[in-house]
Amino acid sequence: MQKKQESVVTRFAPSPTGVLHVGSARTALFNFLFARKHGGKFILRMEDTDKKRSKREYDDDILEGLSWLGIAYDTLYRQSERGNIYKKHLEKLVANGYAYISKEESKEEGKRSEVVRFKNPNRKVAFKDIVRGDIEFDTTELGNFVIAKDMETPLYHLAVVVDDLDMGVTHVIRGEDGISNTPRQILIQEALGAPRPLYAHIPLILAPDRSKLSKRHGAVSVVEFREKGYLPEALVNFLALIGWNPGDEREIFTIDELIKEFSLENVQKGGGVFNVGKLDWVNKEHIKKLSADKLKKNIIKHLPDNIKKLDGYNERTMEKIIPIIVEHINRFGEVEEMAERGELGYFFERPEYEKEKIAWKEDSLSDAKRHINKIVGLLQNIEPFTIETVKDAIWDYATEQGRGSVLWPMRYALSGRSKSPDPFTLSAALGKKESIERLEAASRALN
RNA sequence: GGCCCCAUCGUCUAGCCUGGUCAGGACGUCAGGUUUUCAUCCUGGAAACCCGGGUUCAAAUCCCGGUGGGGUCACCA
Repeated sequence: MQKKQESVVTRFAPSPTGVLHVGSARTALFNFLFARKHGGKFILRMEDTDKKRSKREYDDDILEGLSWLGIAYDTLYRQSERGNIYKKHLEKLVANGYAYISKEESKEEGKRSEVVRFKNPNRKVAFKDIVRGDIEFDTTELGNFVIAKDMETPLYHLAVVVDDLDMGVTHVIRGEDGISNTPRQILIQEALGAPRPLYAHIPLILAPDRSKLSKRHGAVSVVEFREKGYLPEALVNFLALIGWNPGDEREIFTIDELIKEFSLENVQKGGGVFNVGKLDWVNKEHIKKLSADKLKKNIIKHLPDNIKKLDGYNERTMEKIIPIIVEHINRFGEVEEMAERGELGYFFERPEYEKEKIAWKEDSLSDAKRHINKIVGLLQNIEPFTIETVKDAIWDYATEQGRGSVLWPMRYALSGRSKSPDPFTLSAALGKKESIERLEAASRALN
């Protein structure tokens, strides 16, 4: 057992000015994983000090996205509700000469004519980043930066430092884009006499062209991935693998396994491209682990209404075609696409035939009819009626007559499609009665 | 542009710290095989150390420079 350490406190601090982006979700995930791994606390802090841009709907979207992903926080704060504490610290900074009220023209329209600026000591600030090592900035170029619009209205840097201090945050794990904010925040910390948290700046998630991932590259919000039929555990798994690896060759993890394996030491420095193809694969691996019941629920959720309204639609057949569907999809949204391509409807309604297509290659229609009639006879007494028993009943005859000559007409008669699952799987899904009726119908069509 | 960060197959990455394994895995891709078709599955292949110096018997690994990419420069967060 490792020795007991100081309790860890991490936080995810999004501003509710947009929907939950996958990049932000990954930052949240790393904070969550690290806190859980060390038995610490994970805080969610809505940075909504910008009253104009913050929206309740985005606040909701973020909460919903995190919840769906299984990233649970211990405490939720909203900066908009913490005005007093910022004011207290602001007054202290001004009283101690670390900040001053500056009379100047407002950049906004309106009356206000003062702003609170931090008195920059103009020196070098160095800090050790857990993933990047030593980093040094000269703060001179920052000038006397603004930390509050007025004594009642704190700005980002002040609010962050005050909150991290007040909430006892020990590790600041954030995107690489936050790295240049660090020196300013360290300056404020020192003026406040606050302890410096440990920093870990994680690499950014990039679009395929290596630019910043944004809407124009397709889906970027967590909720969109839910709608496309990705599994939350798969998205989490995939996101964890961008910029982090377990140190060995495993790639598929549950969130609990990630908690067990996670380490900031195995975090990458370079940015990583969001590769949808790999996400699809990860998702499929997680689909394979699902129980029959969950598989069914997810498929039905994405099954178009026009399929559900078919006269022949029933749950029993639905359950039988689950393995067929699973074999063809990477995410559940593809169930809709399968239906659109006509790959599902024929399970629930009699297919239409193109007579000429019933016969295999050079075979004549009468050959096809003969085989179909023979198959009907072979199916009559099968009990139980499963993929294996149907195959056993047909296989010898098919081998003797030429598999294509027998199996193609059988499959086509059952599905009415030149591409479909094999005839044994089809028969078992359709059931004996329906299978025989379809074969007989095809036989009649050949008259 | 200033400052900061980064750099291994097309992509995600192992290896780098503690120089010396045909630079390993996965996704994708290509070729075979299984198969009546699609899908699945199996086997195999192609595919990378950004460039240039230096240190060293030996450099993907250490050092310097270059190039390239990214981030950041608000009374946004």
